[in-house]
Amino acid sequence: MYKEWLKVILKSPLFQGMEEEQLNAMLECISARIVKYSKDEFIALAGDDFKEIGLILAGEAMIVKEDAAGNRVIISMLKPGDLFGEMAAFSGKSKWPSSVIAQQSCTVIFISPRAIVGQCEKLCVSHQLLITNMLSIISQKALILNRKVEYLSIRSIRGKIVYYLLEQYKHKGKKTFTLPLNRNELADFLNVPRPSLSREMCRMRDEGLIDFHRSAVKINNVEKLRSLAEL
Amino acid sequence: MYKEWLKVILKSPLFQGMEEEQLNAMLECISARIVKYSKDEFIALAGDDFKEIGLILAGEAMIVKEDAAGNRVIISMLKPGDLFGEMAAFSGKSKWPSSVIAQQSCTVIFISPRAIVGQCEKLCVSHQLLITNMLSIISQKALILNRKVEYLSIRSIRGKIVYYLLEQYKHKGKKTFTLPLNRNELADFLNVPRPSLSREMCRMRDEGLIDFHRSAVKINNVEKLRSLAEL
DNA sequence: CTATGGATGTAACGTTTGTTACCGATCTTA
DNA sequence: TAAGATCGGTAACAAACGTTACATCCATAG
Repeated sequence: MYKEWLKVILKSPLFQGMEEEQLNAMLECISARIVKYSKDEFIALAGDDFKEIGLILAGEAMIVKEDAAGNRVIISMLKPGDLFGEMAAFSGKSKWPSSVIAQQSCTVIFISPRAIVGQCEKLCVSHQLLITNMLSIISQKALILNRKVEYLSIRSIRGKIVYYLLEQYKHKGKKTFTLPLNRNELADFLNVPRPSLSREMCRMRDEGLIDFHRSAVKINNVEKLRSLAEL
Repeated sequence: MYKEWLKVILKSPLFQGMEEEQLNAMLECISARIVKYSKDEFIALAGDDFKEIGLILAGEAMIVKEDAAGNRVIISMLKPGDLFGEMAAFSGKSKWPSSVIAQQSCTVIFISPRAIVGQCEKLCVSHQLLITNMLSIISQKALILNRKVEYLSIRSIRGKIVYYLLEQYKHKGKKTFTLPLNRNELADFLNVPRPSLSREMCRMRDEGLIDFHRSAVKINNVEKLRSLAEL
């Protein structure tokens, strides 16, 4: 039953590093459910009882949130190997916080959180791996969110740009470097309109703080930039 | 060595639910380090090698980040029972992402991440508890950050207010309720200046969307509010 | 009851930002 | 190389916002 999916499952971040045979044994041991969904079907419905973590085996799905205002907002897209529900699983939530909807016909395997933290005499090594993987996945999500919060908390556009450029400078170690994002992506990341971003960057260029051409940037005065970031 | 601290440790979210004796055995087994610091001493220095998770036993400390701009920003305060370094521990970071500084003389116990995920034949039950606690702590942090990102991503003040009020409405189930935050706190939470928040709330009152007096709020028209949140 | 201090509302002003529309530069593909 | 697509810069205007300073409300102690 699980055989045909083992390869996909092993590529997912949660099961990465496991032996094929152990995985198979484990799935049988916890009798993981494999379910097929057709396009537009609800894989999980926000508010329903939460029981198992899901892993996409085939097809595409999207995590959709009904926000406080009643709008349907796409949180993210899921591809084969992607997990969903892992945060709800361990934070003590008993209901799905968001809905998951199949975009195409979709195959999903459901795994009980207890299968990850639970006891299973024969599989101690695998368990340890699973637990480490799970902790790593959630920690990384938290760190990404943390970085996002840092950027979103800066109120001025200039402040965001300065912060971003200094981060890049710190990372690359040179005053001249290439931005990994184009203007549109950078504007999205900083959560500002692209023309406003362009305008502010040009002002900074006019003031002699930086030079740039497209994605190539040069910081003229690191100290001055730093003093701006204090605002 | 650990005896005098067991009570404190057991109250921390990580060790909550453990038996005193098991905890003691475990601490001895992993030979957890207890270290004392005097005021203003660095407990951890950003950039240094990361090895162990810390838990404050006595005193107060602060997590401080040297941001990209070189400023020292207080991320949060730590009291007895509080953990630090738990996100770095499992996300694969090998360096401290922030510094931790003692605010008063401080006692700290350091615990290796391997003590939590690692094997220890005699302590399987405790391990399972520790792991569940750890997953729960990190998941909850991630969820809190997630909520923060949702709010920070809303660009207009009105949008934030609407979102917040609808969330409260959904939570309380009544159109009339009391806000759990005062204006200052709400303004901080929404990351806007307090007068701007007040102004916008008053405009909404003038437009008949809501009524309020201090922390007592009444939503006059849920549908209209929802339609505003779509912007 | 009245004085005090903290919390909240209000007003005015200048600045920053969002919006839209358009232009030119650069890249891509036939 | 020409056509079209994509990307980035620019401008002008209105709207939203930050800032400051002050008035008003309310709780509480004296």
